[in-house]
Amino acid sequence: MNKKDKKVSKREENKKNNRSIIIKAGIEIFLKKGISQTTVRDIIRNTDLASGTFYNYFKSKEEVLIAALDESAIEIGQELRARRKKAKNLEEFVYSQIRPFFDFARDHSEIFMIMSSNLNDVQAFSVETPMMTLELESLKEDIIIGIEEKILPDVNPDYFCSVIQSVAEGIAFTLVRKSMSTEDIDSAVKFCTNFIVAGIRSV
Amino acid sequence: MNKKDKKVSKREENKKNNRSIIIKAGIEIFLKKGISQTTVRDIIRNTDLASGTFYNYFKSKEEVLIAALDESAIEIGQELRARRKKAKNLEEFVYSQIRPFFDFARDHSEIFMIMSSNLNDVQAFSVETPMMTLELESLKEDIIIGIEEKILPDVNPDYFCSVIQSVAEGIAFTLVRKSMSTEDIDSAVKFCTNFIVAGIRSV
Amino acid sequence: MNKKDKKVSKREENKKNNRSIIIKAGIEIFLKKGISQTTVRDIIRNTDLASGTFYNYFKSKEEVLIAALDESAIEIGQELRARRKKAKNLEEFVYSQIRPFFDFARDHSEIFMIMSSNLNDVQAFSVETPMMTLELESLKEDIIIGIEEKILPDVNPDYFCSVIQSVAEGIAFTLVRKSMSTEDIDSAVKFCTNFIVAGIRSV
Amino acid sequence: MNKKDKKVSKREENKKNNRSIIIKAGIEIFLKKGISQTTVRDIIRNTDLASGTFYNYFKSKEEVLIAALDESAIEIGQELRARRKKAKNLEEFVYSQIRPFFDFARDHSEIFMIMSSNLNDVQAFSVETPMMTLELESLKEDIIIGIEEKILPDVNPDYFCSVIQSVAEGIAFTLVRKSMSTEDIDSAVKFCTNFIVAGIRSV
DNA sequence: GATGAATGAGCTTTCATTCAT
DNA sequence: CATGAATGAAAGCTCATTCAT
Repeated sequence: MNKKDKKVSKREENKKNNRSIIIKAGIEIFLKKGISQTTVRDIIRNTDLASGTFYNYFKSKEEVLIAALDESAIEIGQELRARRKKAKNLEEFVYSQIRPFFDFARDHSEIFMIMSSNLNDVQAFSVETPMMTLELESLKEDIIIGIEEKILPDVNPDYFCSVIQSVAEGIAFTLVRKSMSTEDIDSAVKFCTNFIVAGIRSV
Repeated sequence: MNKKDKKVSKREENKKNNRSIIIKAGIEIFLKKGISQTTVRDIIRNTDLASGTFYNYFKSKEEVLIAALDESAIEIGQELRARRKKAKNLEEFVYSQIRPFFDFARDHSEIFMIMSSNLNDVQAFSVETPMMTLELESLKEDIIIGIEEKILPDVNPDYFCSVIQSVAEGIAFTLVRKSMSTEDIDSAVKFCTNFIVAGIRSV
Repeated sequence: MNKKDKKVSKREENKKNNRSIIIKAGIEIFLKKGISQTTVRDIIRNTDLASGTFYNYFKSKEEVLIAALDESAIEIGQELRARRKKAKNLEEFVYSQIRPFFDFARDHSEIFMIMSSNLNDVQAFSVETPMMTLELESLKEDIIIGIEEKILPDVNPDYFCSVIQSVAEGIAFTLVRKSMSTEDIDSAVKFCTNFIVAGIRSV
Repeated sequence: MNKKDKKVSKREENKKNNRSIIIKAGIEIFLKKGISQTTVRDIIRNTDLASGTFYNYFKSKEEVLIAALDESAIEIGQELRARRKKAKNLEEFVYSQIRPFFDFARDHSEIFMIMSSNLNDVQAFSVETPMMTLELESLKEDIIIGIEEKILPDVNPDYFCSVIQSVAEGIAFTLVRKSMSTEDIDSAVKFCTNFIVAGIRSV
């Protein structure tokens, strides 16, 4: 490898790095201060870059957030939707949502915490952030269909939908905050599924 | 009564009310824009008062929010705590929390929506906002005691606590957003209590 | 006059002054740098005021310019229009335009220089800056009417209009740049009128 | 010729042309936005080139403008000067200026419009832009000489000079804006010459 | 206690320019 | 020579807060 190659790769590396550096710095600040109180300057201050450099990569902090989501969270919504279509009964339906959601929360805990703690802001600008928390309408539709097809019990769909979402979110949040182990996740999935299934059945 | 008298009395009235006027204006803006994106200017703009007047009553928008909470929500936390102490079994325990919480959400729907939609911000600055949503630790302690005293089933207290909080919050939010009637509230309390009790029992 | 009165008047005075101070500073910079290259910061730098103070009075540099015009130039367009309507022949028509235009250029030489040197920019934002230089269409219409009514000779109205405007502007500009005396103005008016009348007659 | 060759030759072509490409792009933007509001970025954005490339050819947008003028307008000033030296009387003197000036305006209408619409900016930086509009001093000197030599009537040279310049500029501007035909140009030259000659004679 | 003009810190964003490749 | 990412100065503007009245 000669000198020129070295330099080229160094430059290229930098370019790719800077984008990641900004995203990483953004995630840190979003977590610390919340989305709406984070400024572009906060992000670049958390970096060695010059202020102008930010705008070589992003137009706004929102783009940073979207990029952070895109890098990790784009599929979870699709997965949740796909899985619940295949459910044959209440247990499967609930499990199909809880399992991947908790896995996501474990694997992308920072993103999960940001979204979970800033639902308001995320909803405000994000048309296409495909997270369970934001897909209540889609979930509700599938619940209505499930009820019609006798796969799910006949429970008020608004409540049905709300409890799945809030219980999953609440337990996941508790888990992540305590940075629990994989075993904890497994037991939490079990707890959560049992809880919701039994609760729904009883009403 | 001549013109001048009229003005004077009006002004005096204002003097008494300016605090309330600011709080009211603040609540409106907090609801509309979210806490962290509300500025002091926003609040005074939503008022006939001069900007300086704001600082005769409050040091910051946060103080306005605290005042808004204090005016209506100070007792709910105490009530929740008091009631659950008296519970003799799981049903009573859950009901003791759900009933007043839903009543509060109905009677102070604006405050409830603000807090519910801005949990992050509220937590950030408020050491002393006595709402259910923020009293997980206290609730958890009582759950642990309840378990020890065999009043409550032996369920992981973190999960126990989390589901009460998240289910109540989620259903209440759904209710308020749809501005449902008193009857709806009653049925929601019933749904919620049954759901949680059955869920907890099953695990 | 007691202490309080003194203070009040001082405050009021300041308030009025600051507006004028900004306008004055703006005119200076507009003259020096041209409109489009003047920044709001240039204007406040040319002042003892804080940057925020600017925005208590104006939204942009354009508003400063409009204010500068409004203070002195708002009537000149109307006057020119009114006077030419009364003209009974070519001499009167030309004189009716040249005389007030030159008076204006003398009495408001700074404004005149700014407008004259920044026609492009002025036209860009100003719907209602009623100066001769910007009222070609209105002037042309009156010329056409004048020709129809046999008051004016039958000359291409575009050219007719253009020569009045450009000769007046050119000579006025020359005058102002050399800051000539009142006598000079009188002789310039005479020169200008004779020149245009004779020129028009000959074609 | 394979793909690579093609690219190479294209690139070489570009190398030769990049200067012209930038100038052309600059003229477009100067026309559209005015000189002072044009940025280097605007110019390179109007190009396929990289921003750094700009600085291989020019130090600033002003240099682009000068180059644009140099490419087309360098001779007009010299021509005007040369021609008026040969004039034997007033008619010839005026005609010697009007004719080439109008031809120039027709043949280089973009340059003419830029200069005509941005006189202020052009004057600001350009010591050596050889256009009639900017050569008043030289013209005035020749007028003074002409008067001394009894070739021209004894009229105030400032006014003499000003009317030639402003009338020519005004009529040419009108012409170009309406993109008139060659015949129009001829008749405009005649109008202009007659007008000035008669006007001057009368005073 | 009410007023609102003044303040200057601090934000977003664009820009001219450099320089490693 | 061409490239375009990096830079930091500087623009427009808003804000919380003060303070003379």
